[in-house]
Amino acid sequence: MIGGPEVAGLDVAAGLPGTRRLRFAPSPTGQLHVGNVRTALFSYCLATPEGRFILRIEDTDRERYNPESVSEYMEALTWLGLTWDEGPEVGGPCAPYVESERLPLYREAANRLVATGAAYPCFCTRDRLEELRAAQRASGLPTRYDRHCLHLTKAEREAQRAAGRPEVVRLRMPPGESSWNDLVLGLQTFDNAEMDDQVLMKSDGYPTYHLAHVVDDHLMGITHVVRAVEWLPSTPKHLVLYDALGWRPPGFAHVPLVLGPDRQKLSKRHGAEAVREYRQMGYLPEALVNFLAFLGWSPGTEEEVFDLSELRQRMSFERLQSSPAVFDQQRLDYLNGVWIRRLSAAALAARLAEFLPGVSPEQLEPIARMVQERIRRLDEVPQLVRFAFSDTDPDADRLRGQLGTAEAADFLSGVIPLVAGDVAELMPTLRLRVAEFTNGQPESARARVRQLMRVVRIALTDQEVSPPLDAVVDLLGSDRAGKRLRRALERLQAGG
RNA sequence: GCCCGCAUCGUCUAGCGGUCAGGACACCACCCUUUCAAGGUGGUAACCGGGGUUCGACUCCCCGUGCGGGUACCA
Repeated sequence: MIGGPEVAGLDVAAGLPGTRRLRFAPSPTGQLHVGNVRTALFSYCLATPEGRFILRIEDTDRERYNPESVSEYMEALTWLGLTWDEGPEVGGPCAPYVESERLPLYREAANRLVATGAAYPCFCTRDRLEELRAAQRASGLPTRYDRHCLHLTKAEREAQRAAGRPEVVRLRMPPGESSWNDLVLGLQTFDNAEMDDQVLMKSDGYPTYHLAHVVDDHLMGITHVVRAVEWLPSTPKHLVLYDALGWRPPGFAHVPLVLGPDRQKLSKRHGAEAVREYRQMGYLPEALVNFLAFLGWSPGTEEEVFDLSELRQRMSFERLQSSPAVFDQQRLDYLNGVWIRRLSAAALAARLAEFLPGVSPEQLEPIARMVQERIRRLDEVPQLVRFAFSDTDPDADRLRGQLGTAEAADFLSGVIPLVAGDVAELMPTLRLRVAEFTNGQPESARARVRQLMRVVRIALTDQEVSPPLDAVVDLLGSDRAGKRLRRALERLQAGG
């Protein structure tokens, strides 16, 4: 065990595996959002094949904590292929990887900070803080804590504690500037005077994000922090913490946000946002990964189809984009189609299983073959092959379409014997029959071919749109196909 | 209010002082075609505005504008 809390305490971080160590540290409050996934994906890829990708659960907000969401997150990440080298379930040298199980470490860090004067206890009530902010805002000042409790004497602190007043620990922002070279945005400089004295330990005994992630990133030997730009303004606080604790900060890469079509931060208002929903809509993890990777990254070449291992091979901080990206579902759809067509029929069949419950495995593969070229999402399939699993009985009007009833019946009667034969012969012979019915009408031949074929299609599937007819007959079997054609013929004859 | 970030076709992006500003999605047309797709060919479409710097700016600097983020005992 290296760096584990029981064994090592706060100052050991060396000797951990991996040339680079990056982490994804979600807060388990709901479902895994595609914006977060993009961040996780970048971290995973930027860890490179030689590095380590670590999953850490940031469950320090007990109000919003949702226990189910931890397994939800893990399931989603696994589905996407973003497997973690260290973290919950797999363990690792820095275990535990769940922050609520690491409380003594944060307490120790907080005590150390208070002891050196880098942080101080604060007993201000929420009401007082709110009034303070309202007043500051009213007079056009930045809203910051007024350090009311900074200079409390030891006796005054003890008096507050004796009175049972809730206590937090605040970081004392030192004067000066904080700057760092952001791996995405370049040189960043903030005036510390603009920063609030951030609460580090909450009155419920849990650390805030700020303390917990600095302590954990250090202890876990994180080399590069990849997070969304919304964290940019709090980076100076983190830098101050690293300095006060005598630790070397990691590199920071602030990645731009993922926006909805209206350029607002992507949310449920824009439709789906959870990975699970995309899965249910029939998106392949390969496509989602490929699509998300290009929201803020590009290889600099004209290649655009990448799998996860290629992305991990190719991604670099230098090529990360600094402007926000709009989530364009049409492009996702396109890429999903590309990935569907890249699958083998057997592989596609396996993916289809969850969309076609009750369909036997033997039937899945022919279905996969017939839909592969024509779908962009897996959830289109049930509709496309509905004809094979439910009875059809179109009436005469629907059957004949633009054709005369007698004509349609005549054509159909000649088709019936064809489906009893070899399916491979079906289309050539069908074309010959079509030719007999289009002689002498070269001008309208195209339209007539269309009409004639349509009669067969409707008879067989009762759908205007279906897979190719030979595939349809193949899936139906010649018995069922023949029955449907004969039934259709009866309808036409009765209707005429 | 205060602080900060960002800015190339509708969208994702290439570009890193001199390009006919390239590719992809979407869209349109045509071809292929039994429907729908897939595929092929072609087309429409962009450097937010104003100042500088420079022989020369999409590229560098400043201002404005727009969009976004932060401003919690949430992350």
